[in-house]
Amino acid sequence: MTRNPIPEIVIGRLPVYLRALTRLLEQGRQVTSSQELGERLGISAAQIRKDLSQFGEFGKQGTGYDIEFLVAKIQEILKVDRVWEVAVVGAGDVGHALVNYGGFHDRGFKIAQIFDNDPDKVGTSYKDIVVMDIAQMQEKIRKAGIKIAMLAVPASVAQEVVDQLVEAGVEAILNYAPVNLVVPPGVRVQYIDPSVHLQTMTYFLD
Amino acid sequence: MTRNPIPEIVIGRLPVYLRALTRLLEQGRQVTSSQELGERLGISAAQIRKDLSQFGEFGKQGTGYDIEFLVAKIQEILKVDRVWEVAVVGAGDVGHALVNYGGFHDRGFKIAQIFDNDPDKVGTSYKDIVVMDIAQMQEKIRKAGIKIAMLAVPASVAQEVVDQLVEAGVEAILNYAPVNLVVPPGVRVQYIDPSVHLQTMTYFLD
DNA sequence: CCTGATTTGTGCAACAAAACACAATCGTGG
DNA sequence: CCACGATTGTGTTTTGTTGCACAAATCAGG
Ligand SMILES: NC(=O)c1ccc[n+]([C@@H]2O[C@H](COP(=O)([O-])OP(=O)(O)OC[C@H]3O[C@@H](n4cnc5c(N)ncnc54)[C@H](O)[C@@H]3O)[C@@H](O)[C@H]2O)c1
Ligand SMILES: NC(=O)c1ccc[n+]([C@@H]2O[C@H](COP(=O)([O-])OP(=O)(O)OC[C@H]3O[C@@H](n4cnc5c(N)ncnc54)[C@H](O)[C@@H]3O)[C@@H](O)[C@H]2O)c1
Repeated sequence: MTRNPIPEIVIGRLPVYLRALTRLLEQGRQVTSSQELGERLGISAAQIRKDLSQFGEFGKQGTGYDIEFLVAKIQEILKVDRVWEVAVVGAGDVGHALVNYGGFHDRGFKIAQIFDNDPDKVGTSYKDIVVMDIAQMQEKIRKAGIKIAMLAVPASVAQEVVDQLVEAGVEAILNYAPVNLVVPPGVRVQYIDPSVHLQTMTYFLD
Repeated sequence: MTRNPIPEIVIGRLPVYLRALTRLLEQGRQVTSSQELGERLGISAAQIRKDLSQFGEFGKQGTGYDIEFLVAKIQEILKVDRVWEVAVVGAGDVGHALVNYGGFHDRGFKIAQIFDNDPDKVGTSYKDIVVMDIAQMQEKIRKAGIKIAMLAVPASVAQEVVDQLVEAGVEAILNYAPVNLVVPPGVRVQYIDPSVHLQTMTYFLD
């Protein structure tokens, strides 16, 4: 069975499954079913089964899924069965919160570098990582072979920083700045903008 | 033409259109077309037109859309033609970044209250907002009639805090904790989890 | 006032995703 | 070792979303 092009919407649900499964593991559970998982996530059991079946047969009829095994499989599919080094650009409030955040380690990521253009910030340490000058960014990222960046600079400079990141070989960008970015094909961008999320919900309020 | 149930996926794109249009306005532009907007956002022009047509006729054939007018219309549709008071729970790194963030004001939101359970934090000021004790949360939220909350507490206590928020009348929650929340019908939750976003992208890396 | 270049709004066709429903399989307990 | 309840994986149906293509409208220039 060769890998068909899997719909991106399916890929997007896998990390959510993974997060829920990890939580079940923490609660000491060993086995779960598509039904139980679906109830917790507000997703139909059939959908979960179909999503997983795109990648193989991971369950046992009559029993369900061995959680530890399924976690390992999804990690493998998502390529987070390794640790990716990540660069953070912008050592402001958001950059600080990200570097300080302990939740990346067991989910496949390690913040390896952080950059800023403010001379007052360059050289200071955030956790155990020293803030480096943006002028060195391309060289450092290229040298370390970093493919993933989180962008936490003001919106006004986001596009220019992105252009540099792409040139340095970055292929995945998580953008906190409230602007749409233009990137060449082959580079992926995801957006985190709390205002966008909130505005999606206000529509449904009275 | 009475309001039909508009697909949620359409609602979710409106804030993105709004953000791009606002940016065009800042750049001094007065008029745009579905084609231009689509190119900037990586969305087909037809889709943008169809999305907007769900709510009325906002454009002029041969000309395009008056940006200021369209912005006002979308703000109205999303109900962000007013300012919503928002409560933040958890005065840690994320809570701090949110309170400090200047980007909510012109997008329909104002952080009005912040709560924590750490006695060292209660009473201190973040920007011009005093951190209040979680014990007072329900009363304060109810009294202010707040309907929207941002949740920035550890995952382990997120569900219990959410239960309290819901009981206090909150109907929209933006959750930063990496857990799926269970809420009664009528309450909306959106999730921000950088690991989930990153894991969606690693699938496509080599 | 006519012509041509644009661009909207939308009916319809094509495509995609989700739900349904059930045979196949598994484990358990008698 | 058989029968039953549980649960998967999947072919089929249903539902939802996107793209296409064009009439209708608008504007500018001659
Ligand atoms: N704070 C939040 O909760 C929040 C929420 C949503 C979005 N955002 C967005 O995230 C981004 C960062 O927000 P923040 O609150 O951390 O802002 P901040 O001002 O605290 O930090 C921005 C940092 O970027 C640095 N910087 C500026 N120009 C740079 C450049 N050219 N190269 C490298 N570094 C540069 C600044 O020196 C500063 O340290 C902004 O785009 C903001 O709109 C923030
Ligand atoms: N920092 C990040 O970049 C980041 C990224 C993604 C997700 N998160 C998540 O966001 C949440 C907050 O992260 P953080 O970095 O700000 O953590 P943090 O530890 O800095 O802050 C958490 C705050 O919540 C408070 N708190 C704990 N229990 C509480 C309770 N029962 N009621 C009220 N307040 C309580 C703590 O006193 C603390 O001030 C966590 O769930 C974290 O996993 C953080």
